[in-house]
Amino acid sequence: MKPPSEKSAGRRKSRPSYAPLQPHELELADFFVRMAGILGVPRSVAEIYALLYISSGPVDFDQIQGRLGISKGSVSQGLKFLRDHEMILSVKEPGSRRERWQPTPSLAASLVALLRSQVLPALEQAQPGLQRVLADAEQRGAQPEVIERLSRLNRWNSRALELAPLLLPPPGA
Amino acid sequence: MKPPSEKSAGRRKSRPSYAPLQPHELELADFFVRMAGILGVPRSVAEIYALLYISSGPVDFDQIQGRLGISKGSVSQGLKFLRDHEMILSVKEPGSRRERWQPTPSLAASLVALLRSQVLPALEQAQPGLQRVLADAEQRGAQPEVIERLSRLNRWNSRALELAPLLLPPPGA
DNA sequence: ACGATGTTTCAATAATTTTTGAACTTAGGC
DNA sequence: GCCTAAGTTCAAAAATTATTGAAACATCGT
Repeated sequence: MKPPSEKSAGRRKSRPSYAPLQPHELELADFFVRMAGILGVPRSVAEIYALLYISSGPVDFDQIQGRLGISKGSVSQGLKFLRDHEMILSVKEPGSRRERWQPTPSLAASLVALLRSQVLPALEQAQPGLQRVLADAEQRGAQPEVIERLSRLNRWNSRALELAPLLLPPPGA
Repeated sequence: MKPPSEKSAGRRKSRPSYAPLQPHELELADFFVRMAGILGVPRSVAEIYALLYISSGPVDFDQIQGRLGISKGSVSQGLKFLRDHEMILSVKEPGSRRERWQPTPSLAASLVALLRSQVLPALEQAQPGLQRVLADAEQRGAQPEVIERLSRLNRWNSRALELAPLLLPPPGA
């Protein structure tokens, strides 16, 4: 069941032709693709994650490209995204320049981090604007109902900003 | 500051030319557009919601189209989306066929409903597949680490499905 | 039943996002 | 210090998603 000649240590000349995803792997990939879609994460990124997730050991660049049948560029960008969001870790073997990847231990933590990275910047940059909008409305004597809505929005925004650092400490903490 | 002739009851012949969004309204719209973007909700939908949110009273179709400067089609589809997700309510005046819209009282509830509608179907339809993937992995004697990951995923999925109806009762309950 | 108003539908177009691939950079081994 | 393997970058192509607008539909007042 193994591809011929797997034992030859380290050396690999003509590329080994990788098997496409098997049905059970596809099923998992579909799930991740779907979920990722909700947050606007591209298909290829979700697929890469799924492959690492269902693989027994760390997976290298060429394996990812080969098994998923996507371009180098996509693999590189996908890994960058996952790295940036701390969703994967690299394991470097001593005698090789090649990096091998595996998912970080906690998918939950990864998801929270991902959400954070999308929502937080929006909240932060909105803060002053929202306050201005509220002040504006008060000044011009808007309907109490509108004032109330805008106040609530401001309160939420503030609370969310206070809560955020607790939900998961920022990368350098 | 009002457009000429506003008092003539009900009748409206030549369309009244609506003012584009004012700076403070734009600021709020930007905020909603940003947040909506995270969930993949189109700009026009977020803008419509923002307009209703910052307006003192219910707003009608033509006002939305006029003030946002978008097409009838977009207004119709946007309102449909917001209606479907129970984010807005219509107020019908007795003597008019025209519908006028306002946001539902709780933005929080609206957001939860929106999330639900995106996440739940994915979880539901994934359920059997995930179980199959796990069974598959066990049967073929996959690494314990992989089995562990897949089990956790299954547990999550189940728990999420159990929790979902509590988070907000489905539309007809 | 008719005409006019208000809204929806949907195929075509426009805008945006994702993927590709070839050229470029970087890091080791020798 | 070169040479090659490993990975990155980015402009162009492909794929996807949102918007438009004209035609169809529905409903109300008469």
